[in-house]
Amino acid sequence: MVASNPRAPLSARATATRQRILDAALVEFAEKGLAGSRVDEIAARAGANKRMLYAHFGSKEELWLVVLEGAYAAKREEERQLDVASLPPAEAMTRLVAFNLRYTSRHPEFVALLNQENLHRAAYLRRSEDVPALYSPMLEALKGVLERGAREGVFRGGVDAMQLYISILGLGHFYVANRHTLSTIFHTPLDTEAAIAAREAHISDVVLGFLRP
Amino acid sequence: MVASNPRAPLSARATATRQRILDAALVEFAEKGLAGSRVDEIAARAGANKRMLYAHFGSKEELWLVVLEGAYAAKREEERQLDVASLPPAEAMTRLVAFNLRYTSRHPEFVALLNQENLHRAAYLRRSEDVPALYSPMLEALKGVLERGAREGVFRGGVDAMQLYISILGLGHFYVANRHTLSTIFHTPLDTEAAIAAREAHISDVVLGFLRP
DNA sequence: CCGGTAAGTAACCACCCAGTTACCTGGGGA
DNA sequence: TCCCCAGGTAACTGGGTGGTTACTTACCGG
Repeated sequence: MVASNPRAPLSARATATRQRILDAALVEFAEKGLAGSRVDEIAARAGANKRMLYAHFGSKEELWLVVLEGAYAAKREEERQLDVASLPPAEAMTRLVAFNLRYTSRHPEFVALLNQENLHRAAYLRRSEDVPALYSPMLEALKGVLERGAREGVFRGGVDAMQLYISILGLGHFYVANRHTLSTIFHTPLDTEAAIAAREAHISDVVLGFLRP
Repeated sequence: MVASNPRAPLSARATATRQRILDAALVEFAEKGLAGSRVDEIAARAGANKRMLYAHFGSKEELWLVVLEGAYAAKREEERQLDVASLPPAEAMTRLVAFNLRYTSRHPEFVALLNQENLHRAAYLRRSEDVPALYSPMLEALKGVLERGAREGVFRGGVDAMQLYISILGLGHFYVANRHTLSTIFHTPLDTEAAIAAREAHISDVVLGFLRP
């Protein structure tokens, strides 16, 4: 975590202005992407000014990286709350799947940020100093549930956890990321609660249906 | 289709320069997004010049829309080739699923374009005059296969075709769209042929496993 | 040979925008 | 009191950046 050590350079301190700039940048970046965002606009939204933005972050691109790392950290944090080890495997799996879709649809900014970063071929993320910290606790939880389910005979065995993890992410992420083009094509709103609940039910069906022994 | 009527305005004619500009724009837009792309760069890549670009397309944003429509059309065109009605349901389904992943991974520009357009909340697509043409023939094929499979007793019934269609798209699209961040996090290359084949096998497993009666 | 038109060249305009700088303010600690 | 420093204001710089225009070239059909 960022220390508030008064001897640390401003760029590493946790101050109110810094946080407001981060919040504003998250919104702006998610809406318009890195190239489409304007530094002046971010500063204005934050009720701050460019001078402080540059004092804290040094450049637009550094700010992007910090925002991106923060978005990952926020998701990891919520994932860590997910206590799934004590539930029966099928229920645990449903919870993992549902959590993922719900988090994703509650945080379309995260989706937008990820998409953008992939457009950049993860150039900024690769530069991050704590890439290992990006590794999700949810993948570990998933592995545990898969093993337990197979042992108890309620899931099929031999499932590749990483592939399934990517699938669970993708089933939710794609829906949220592409809701605008999809709903244009299908002439159906996709971000109502009813639509999201239907999607949740479907994704659960797919994953649990697949895992049947 | 675009006519080559010599009385039509330049902006609606199919000329060599126009096509080269479109090709160049596809590459540039996919690499850098709409805001990140430079009109001068597109013209240069096309071996053309800004003057002709503006004569044909009027603005950067109009060019974006034409490129996007073209990308959809190209995918629809290949989907139309997919003859799946004569195959047994399970095989037909495998083919639909595999086609989707393979097309997606052969055309990451399409993925990049879609992601960008969703960042813009489909603002350009909505303005398109032939949105209905975006509707995929693959969805119809999928419906047919689902019904046939259920009738023959090899698939479960009551499957929502649109949800499954979105899932099939998503299982491939997410993998391709996010391959850079995913491979950074997992320290594993994801765009080798072996990795793609593994993904294909997994997606097939998931979909067919889910569809078991 | 002539008129029409696709295509090219290069300069130009009016902003835009990341990043910098000089100077100011207000509060808290020694 | 005085210094330190987070934060603020506003102007400026320099390299873009979308879009336009005047002028030229080359080809093709009548």
